[in-house]
Amino acid sequence: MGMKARTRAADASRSRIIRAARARFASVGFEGASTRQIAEDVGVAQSLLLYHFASKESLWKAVMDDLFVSARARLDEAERASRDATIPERLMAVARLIVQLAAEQPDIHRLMTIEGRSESDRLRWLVERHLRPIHEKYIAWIRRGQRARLIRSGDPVLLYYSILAIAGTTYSLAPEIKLLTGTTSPPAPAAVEALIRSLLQIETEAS
Amino acid sequence: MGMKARTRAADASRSRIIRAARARFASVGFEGASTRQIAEDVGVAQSLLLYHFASKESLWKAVMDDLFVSARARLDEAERASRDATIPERLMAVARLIVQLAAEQPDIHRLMTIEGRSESDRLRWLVERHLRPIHEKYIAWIRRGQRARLIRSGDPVLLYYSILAIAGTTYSLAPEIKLLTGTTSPPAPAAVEALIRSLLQIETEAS
DNA sequence: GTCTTCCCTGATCGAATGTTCAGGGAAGCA
DNA sequence: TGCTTCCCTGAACATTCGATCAGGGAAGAC
Repeated sequence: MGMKARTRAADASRSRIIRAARARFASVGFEGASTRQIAEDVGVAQSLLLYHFASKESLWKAVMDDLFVSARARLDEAERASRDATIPERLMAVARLIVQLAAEQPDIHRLMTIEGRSESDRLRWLVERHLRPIHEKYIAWIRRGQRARLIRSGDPVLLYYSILAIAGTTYSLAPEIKLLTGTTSPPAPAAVEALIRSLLQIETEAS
Repeated sequence: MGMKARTRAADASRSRIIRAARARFASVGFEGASTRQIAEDVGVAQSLLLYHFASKESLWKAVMDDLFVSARARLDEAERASRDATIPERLMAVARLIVQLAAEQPDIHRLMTIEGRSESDRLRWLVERHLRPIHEKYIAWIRRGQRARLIRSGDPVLLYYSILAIAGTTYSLAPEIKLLTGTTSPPAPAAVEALIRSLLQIETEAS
């Protein structure tokens, strides 16, 4: 238990730093976030960030790894749970989870849309390490659904990114929508899911 | 002509600075952009930015004003041109223009989604000065279309932001999509428009 | 011609940036 | 008990940040 007590304390620090860093990166971007702000949020010395992570960029990568490890686990689970359903319904199961993730942690979509807009080394890293394995799979699903004429036709990539856009924007722009409408509570995931169903022109099952 | 020659030179500098600033703000955000980078892009001294604009924040506001003045003019034009059409078709005319604007200047959507994610003074300024007049109008249009049962039911705000999300994300995440798929040319605006039509469940007119 | 106006530059300010480094200090092993 | 390991801190580094200020220098007014 002894050694574990030490490493456990270090791990706790690491994850608290990652959580604070995720929030900062998500709101002001990589360049705009400062390691001193993040350290202050956590309540530790700034030099501790560079003790646990070699550099600001390493910290950013750790944030992304942390994010996608849990996201992919839940995606895999959603896939397994819908193993016996039709392709469009499996896709909707995944879409439902994406909406749910976006609602729980709007930071995810914020981080992605911040990085995806300029062709940086960080974006290249992100695409190769995390995005490609996920995205290509579901784009293939859309293609299969289209061949079976169970999903609307059109560029599968466009359809896929539209799902991400609807799911994410709704929650990541919550501050803007709140200022605009005064609404404090964001839309229910079920409402967003229904929109995606319309978008893909997937018939609602009579169950 | 004399005095005009001077002011015209100054105006040219101003707009070149605004254009460069828009690109920087759009790619790395307000905090991440530096006035020195922007000045270097334009090829002028950094102090010139603060001569024309009182501060970095003033420059940002000038960028936003410049963006929305032209956008609103084109929106008004699209409204006038579709004056005699049904509400769903008028909405689609506006949506078509939004897609077109997003395709021509993906910076617009990038700037908006960068600012809309945290409740800052800049966001408050943006909402009151530019967003509210535009958005409230079209959200009211959606509501009218729903009452007439010509547009799918559901939270009008959610529907409106979904339109913006599909229109904008497609083009603002072009770098990411390019890295992922290798595709260099983004989707045609007509394809995006068709998606929005599916989303709103607006019947295609037989013409 | 002189004088004024105004677009623009270079130097400089204090503050903040990411990173490096030496050392403290408690926990675990001998 | 000593000794090592390792989480963590504070001070310092050069660089870059937004902002200020004095002045140059051409164009227009007179």
